[in-house]
Parts: sequence; structure tokens; C-alpha cells
Amino acid sequence: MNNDFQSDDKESPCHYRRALEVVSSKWTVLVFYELESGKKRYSDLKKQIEGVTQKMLTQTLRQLERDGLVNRQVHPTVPPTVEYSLTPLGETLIEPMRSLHRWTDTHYDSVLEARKAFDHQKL
Amino acid sequence: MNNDFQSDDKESPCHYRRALEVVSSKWTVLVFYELESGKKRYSDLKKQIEGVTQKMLTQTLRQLERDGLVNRQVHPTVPPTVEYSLTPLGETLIEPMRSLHRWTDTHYDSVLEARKAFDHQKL
DNA sequence: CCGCATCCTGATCGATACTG
DNA sequence: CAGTATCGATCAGGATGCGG
Repeated sequence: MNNDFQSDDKESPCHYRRALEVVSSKWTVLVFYELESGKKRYSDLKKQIEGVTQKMLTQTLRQLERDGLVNRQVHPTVPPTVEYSLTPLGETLIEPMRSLHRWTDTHYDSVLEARKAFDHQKL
Repeated sequence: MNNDFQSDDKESPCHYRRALEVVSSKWTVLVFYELESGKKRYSDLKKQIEGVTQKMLTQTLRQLERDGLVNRQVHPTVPPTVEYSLTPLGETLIEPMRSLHRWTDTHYDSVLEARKAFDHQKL
């Protein structure tokens, strides 16, 4: 496991950017989106997030757990059951995420059009 | 590219992730942050965004321009002057970005603490 | 001053195999 | 079921040098 996020300097000018690192990895948003609706099992997350590999799902969940945004709950059953849910801290992120989500719904078409125009003009 | 299927469903998680792709590259947020306060020259951006290389700054600006979020204005002087500013579309992103920014200011300390606790517990 | 082209390293991710 | 371990391939990104 390669957890080298050591340079967590709060005073750094990259403070703003580091904030986004909390949520900007490829699968983080999707995991977060699934957990918004409540506690979910590992296998359910795997099933519902299309295209995610075991490795990436685990890695993403570990990172969210490490950041205190997600809670991991292991039930000592056979076979094992693991449930994930948002922590109170994680829930404070829901609103900002929704804000971005709303922006997408409203403006993503414009972005696609802009790209099309840009690419066309470049030819 | 397996997960790159297109869905017209505005509520689809796939759509949700795409939102972040617009803003989640390493330097995008910092560039955006600088341009919030108005039109800036390339060299000023380079100076104010600590640690960014020419390559990455140019690359980031091109991407933002392609997405229709940033306007590029070339003045035919010698030597050349290039100014960047937010487009109207780009300005619509300011509020969502501020929302994330506020979250950072309020909760980033908690994230750092959570990381510390998590890492400590792992030893 | 602004930016493109090239080379190169090392982080990231998928695929695969294995465990409690 | 819910992971861990390992190995390549791919890719982002830094360094450098050139060009309008």
C-alpha cells in the first residue's frame, strides 16, 4: 500500500488545491454518490459502480476512510460482511458536491458545444 | 474506455463524475482561482501560481479554453501579450467552486486530523 | 513574452492470482 | 465476501531546448 500523502501543510499556498484532492480522484465521486443514499456493502458498491475494479474500489474507500469521510464497519460473520457509510464529516461534503452536480446539469451541454467548436476551428 | 458509455440521463452517476473532470486536473483550480479576480496575463499567472511549469500552465489554459470556460486574448504587440479571463460560462462555475472552497476552510483541519489518527492507528 | 516539441521518469491503473 | 500482492502497460508531468 502506497500512502504517501505526507506533505499536508495547512499553510501551503496549495491549500486550495489540496482540498480538491480529497474528492477528485477518478472513483471518489461515484463512491460518494452511492453512499449519499445510505449504508452500502462492498459488493453492492462494486455492483453499482460500473467499471470499477476491486483494487480501485478498495483503494478509494481506504482513502475516504483515511480522510474521515467514510466509516467502515466490519461484521464478524462468515463470510465477512463490510458496510460503508458517510461519517458526519462526510455528510458536510454533500452540499458542495451537489452544487457541482447542479452546475453539470445546467451547463455541461455548453461545455460539450464549446469543445466541439474549439476542435472544429482547429482543423 | 469501457465506462465511457454515453447516457442522456441527467441523474446518472456517470454524468456526475464528468462534472469533476472539467475542473479536477492538477492546476485547473488554481488557475480558476486567479482568474476569478479578473483578466490576467500569462506571465502573471505563471508568477502567482507557485510551482507550475510552463507546460502545465499552457496545457491547463488550453483545456479551460477548449471547455469554453476561459477566454484567450492575444494582442499583436512585440513582444506578444496574451491575456486570459473567464467567459460568462466560466463565471457560472465560480459559485460551485466557492462552495467547495468554503468547505475546505471549514473542514480541512478535520480531514488532516482524521488522516493523522488513521495513520497513527495503523502503526 | 509566449508556447510548442521532445525526452524521460515515476505514479497510476488494469489484470491476474491468491488468502482469511 | 472482502480483501491483499504483484506485474506490466499506460500516462501525467518535469526538464530542456527551440521558435515566432
